[in-house]
Amino acid sequence: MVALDKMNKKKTQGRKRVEIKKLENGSNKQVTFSKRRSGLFKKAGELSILCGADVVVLVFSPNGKLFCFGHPSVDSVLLRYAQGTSVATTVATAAANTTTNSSTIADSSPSSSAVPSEEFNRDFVEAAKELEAEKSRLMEVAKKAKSGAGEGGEFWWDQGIEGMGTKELEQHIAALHELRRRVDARLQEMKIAANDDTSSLAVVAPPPLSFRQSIGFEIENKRF
Amino acid sequence: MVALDKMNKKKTQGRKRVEIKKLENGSNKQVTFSKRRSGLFKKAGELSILCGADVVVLVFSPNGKLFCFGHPSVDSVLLRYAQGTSVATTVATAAANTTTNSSTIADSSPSSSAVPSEEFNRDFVEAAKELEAEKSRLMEVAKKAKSGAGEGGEFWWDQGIEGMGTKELEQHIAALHELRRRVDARLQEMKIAANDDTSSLAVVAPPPLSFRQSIGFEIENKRF
DNA sequence: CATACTATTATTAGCCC
DNA sequence: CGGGCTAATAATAGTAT
Repeated sequence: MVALDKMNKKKTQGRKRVEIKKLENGSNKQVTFSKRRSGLFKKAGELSILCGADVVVLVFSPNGKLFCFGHPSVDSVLLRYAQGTSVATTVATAAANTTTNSSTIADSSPSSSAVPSEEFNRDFVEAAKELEAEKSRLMEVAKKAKSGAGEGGEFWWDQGIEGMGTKELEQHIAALHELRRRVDARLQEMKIAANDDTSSLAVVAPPPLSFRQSIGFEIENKRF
Repeated sequence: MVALDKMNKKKTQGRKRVEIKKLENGSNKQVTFSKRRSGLFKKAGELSILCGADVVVLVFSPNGKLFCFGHPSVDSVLLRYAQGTSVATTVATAAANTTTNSSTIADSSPSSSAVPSEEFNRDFVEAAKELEAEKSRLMEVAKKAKSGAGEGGEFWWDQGIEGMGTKELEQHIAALHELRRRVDARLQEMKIAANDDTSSLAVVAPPPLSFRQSIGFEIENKRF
């Protein structure tokens, strides 16, 4: 007991309970973000491996830096989400300064889709046909631009990959991803505007999508 | 010590260490999935609240059911991702039966975009204009279908929300999301086909996007 | 598929490199 | 930022409802 009495101080106080509320201290916040983000990714990876689940986690740091995790890959899961392959969906959104809550907003019947009326179906078919037509149009435009060859006249993404080194390949792939992302954004803008101006009233009144914000991006200092 | 001796059995053995490898047992896998998924969502929520980070987590259960978490919302973060608002990106993908690994694939220069050549810019402008035109076309189609009013003649999503109850509102919102998701899928198909048929060679040869797969979806037993 | 109950293991807050 | 360290808190495997 003597030795203990003399050297009674622990090296550290150890972990302390922390309330789940916005951290103000910049330094501490950064450290916490780093540790918890890596913890979150680890958990996501374990879940995907243990249960064979497809998982994607996207995190934007307070500084705007993006961190991604995906199994089998970020894009594949995002695509699956976009396709609405789900049987039913459960959504949870964190309420700031509040304990995380979850709420189920869909039923559980197989291939259920919360489509209210039948007429939606017919209308959608029309829209689909129009889009089909536009597909051809797009192809033509692309072909024309390609053949026209005004000055350089070839799409960079059409170039072969034979001569590329590993590093170049990586950049090429990254570029393809970037392109896809931007085209997606553009298409999304189209869709929003169309879906929007068509209906003169507030379809998205309650807490719908926060999609009203202007969508745009820039390439080489030019804005779209 | 007597009482303890007689009733020496603990209620449960408590937690046991578990290897991170694919679970085979269906029943146990299901329970583990449920518990860990909720744990993952809780962690995600804590991270977003503590650090003010934007987070989205999408999980497809082995049975194909989708679970989502998002702060401030799933769509807003996904949109931010689509816009490529990031300054730099870190990606991690889980390798089955392996410890989670992370690898950085992008540089750190602000607003960096791996766009290889200049010509891309001009070509993209053309495409953008065409898409702009299609936007108007879409609006017309929608308007025509709406005014035609063949039988019911109004888009369900145009209906007011005044008379709706809470539950109806929820379904309405879910339906809007569903619609958006399907239109997105359709637009994506357009984009892929165009980007695809234009180039006769394997642009996406190495490990590009797993986007080649046929994209389609069904509504009320009809396939698109 | 979600919860309740414990004995254990895993994560991590606070500090220092 | 990312890595240790340590003590204390949080998550969860196994089981049952």
